[in-house]
Amino acid sequence: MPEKKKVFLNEETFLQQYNADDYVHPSVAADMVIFTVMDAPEANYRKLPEKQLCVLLIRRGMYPFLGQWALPGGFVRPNETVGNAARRELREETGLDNVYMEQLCTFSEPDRDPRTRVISCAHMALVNSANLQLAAGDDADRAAWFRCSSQLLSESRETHTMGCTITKRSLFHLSGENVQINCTLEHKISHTTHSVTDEYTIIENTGLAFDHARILALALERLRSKLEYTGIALHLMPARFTLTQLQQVYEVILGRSLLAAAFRRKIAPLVRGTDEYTSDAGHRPSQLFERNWDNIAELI
Amino acid sequence: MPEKKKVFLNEETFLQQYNADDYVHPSVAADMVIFTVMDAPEANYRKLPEKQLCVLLIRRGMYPFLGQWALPGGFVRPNETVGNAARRELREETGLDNVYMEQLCTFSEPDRDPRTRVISCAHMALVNSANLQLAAGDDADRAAWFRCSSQLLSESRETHTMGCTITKRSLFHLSGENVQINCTLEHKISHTTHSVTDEYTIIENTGLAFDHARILALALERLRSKLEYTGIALHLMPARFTLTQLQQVYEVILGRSLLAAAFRRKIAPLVRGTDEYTSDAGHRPSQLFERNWDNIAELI
DNA sequence: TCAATAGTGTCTATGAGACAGTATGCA
DNA sequence: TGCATACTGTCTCATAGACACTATTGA
Repeated sequence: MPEKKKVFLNEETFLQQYNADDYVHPSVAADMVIFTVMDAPEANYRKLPEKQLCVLLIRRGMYPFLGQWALPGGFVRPNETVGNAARRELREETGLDNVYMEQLCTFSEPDRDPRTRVISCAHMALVNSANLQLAAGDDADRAAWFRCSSQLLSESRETHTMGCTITKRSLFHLSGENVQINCTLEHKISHTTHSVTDEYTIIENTGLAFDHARILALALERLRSKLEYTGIALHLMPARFTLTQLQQVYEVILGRSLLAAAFRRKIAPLVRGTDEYTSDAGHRPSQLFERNWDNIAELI
Repeated sequence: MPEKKKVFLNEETFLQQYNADDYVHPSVAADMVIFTVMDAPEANYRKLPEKQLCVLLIRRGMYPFLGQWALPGGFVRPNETVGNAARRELREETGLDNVYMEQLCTFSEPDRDPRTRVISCAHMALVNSANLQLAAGDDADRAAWFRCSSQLLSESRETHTMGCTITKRSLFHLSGENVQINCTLEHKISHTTHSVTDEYTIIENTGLAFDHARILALALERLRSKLEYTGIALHLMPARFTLTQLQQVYEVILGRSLLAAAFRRKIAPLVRGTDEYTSDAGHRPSQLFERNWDNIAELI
């Protein structure tokens, strides 16, 4: 097999003379979708507190998108991976380390940031609300948990010659202390004989900076689909919990109610009963369970 | 909510004065794992040709890793997304456009490229071998299809206090015209009460450049898992195919044989029968099917 | 006592795995 | 004729959905 260009240098010399600036370099950032599930305050002493899925947002103190809300994120430093950068952001905002985190997707539309070209690698983290306290850092007064819900607005399907296009429109509602944010996204999946496209478009957006509505939509979709076939939800639970609490977490994320009997059967291998029970609840006490990591690890 | 730093400029002025070079910029590349399934030449006129899963590799003509084999890839240009860059590479190497492609993962270990810092966003593409012909471009004489197979060498599980670690070791074998490449990878999933790690380590590598063995391992894993719950395999098929051919594609990717009856039931909604049949086969003719995109799109 | 939740038993529908059995073209 | 593949019928088993039913606390 012939070489096209003759190589004159040895490897050491080549690497010394290599000039990275021959190429254009975008900025690279890591963004974090940090989810937790919190209890809503409940009036009736007998009723269980309602669960709410929450996402951490930071109010922007600079242009662009000044005053709008954004996902926590920042630029990747020379000696860290994008994952390290994401974990650093998480630690800075929540004081938490060692939580479940996974890479979602890399967003690279050339104009996604009006300042300059920024390629962002989005991550999702799940934290347990029990030991949650926003860090007293620089950004602390700008960070807030937003209650997060979504709703399918419409779904249409169009069959054309040798292909099919499915369009789904969803409304994402984020509710903070004094702020309400609504984003409508359109998700279009188009199949033809020789190509597949899968694109999200932001139709309406009342206050989420950059393309963060899209990132959030993707994170929520990933979280939902992983609920079904992994034990990912257990990362949102405290060390000990009741099966009803766990079921509530599933329900609030999936946006639909589940049947207790089937739910218990399904998650049985992922938990281990303890000899502790709840009390003072105004109704029958409930057994407390803990995670059974042995079987959760199986399902990553 | 108070602003920490007072903002002196308006947005327009801010954007004009913004200097992207305040931050360190890594290079960003897109790498492609291009899979296809080809027929092995078969001696016996009666037997069906065996299917082989193949991946496209490029022989490196430059340092580093001179002479070794690498995934097709290249740097992302100023006005394209990482997906655009990946598609451009695909077109340059195979002449193909409009094929199934998805983003896999972004690799960003600071030392993954000895030249300089390169963050790479890995993609996977599936092409149908029917209209395959390597492009006569610059790199054409260095591009080759490698038969790809993998084998689980060992799997161990260690339960420790409040956690569990699963370690899997797999051997990847790549077989080209005159080259054999073996890579042994270790995949370690570790769960503890407050963290999950999921890391691949290259244990042995006889000829794949950079961390491309890891990327390939991830791509193969993704392809396998998507076979189970999507119609992704249909992108590897020509316009018309028999159900046995489709089953062979599943079998060669999953690395195990399937029962025909169950397989046909499972994929029935994804295909549509035609009135064409194979002939001259030395055995009973087989009905030809085509894709039913309506139901495939459902399962993205 | 009763509101509210905790927890179980079981019927049914569905889908995958297993395997036997029938169908068919061509050297 | 028989090899090799094509294709179907049906039994079994595992699992999810549905729902009825019993159990238990504390104001």
